[in-house]
Amino acid sequence: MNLEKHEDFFQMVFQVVRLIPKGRVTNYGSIAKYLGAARSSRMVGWAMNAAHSQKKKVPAHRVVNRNGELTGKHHFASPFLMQELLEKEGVKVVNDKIQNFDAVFWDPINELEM
DNA sequence: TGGGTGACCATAG
DNA sequence: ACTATGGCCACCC
Repeated sequence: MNLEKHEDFFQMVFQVVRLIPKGRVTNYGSIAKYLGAARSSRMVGWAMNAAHSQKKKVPAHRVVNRNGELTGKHHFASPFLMQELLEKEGVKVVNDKIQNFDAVFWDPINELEM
């Protein structure tokens, strides 16, 4: 079968992101690791770049980097949209960084059955 | 074939 | 807090 590998990967990433509870966040590396780490966390970010064009909405604002920084904010319709969406869910963001990151962090490896 | 880039990560200093 | 380095892997010249 000549399946488009990256499209499968995209869908897997999107599915995990959709499972992130409201008010919680995760990071790129954890998603990559949960999916088997065959592809690095860079590929997760690459997948997120295509998230906006999905028919089913993907809460991309709930995915940040390992430091809880909103490194992807410039890829949203507005650079402030990511922070606004997070704060609307009760996540505090100061200077592009999530506050109390440990408390809101959601790791698919721990929260989902494997 | 090879270099540059990227919504990343880990380690070192 | 910062930079530098190596790994990662797909994409685009």
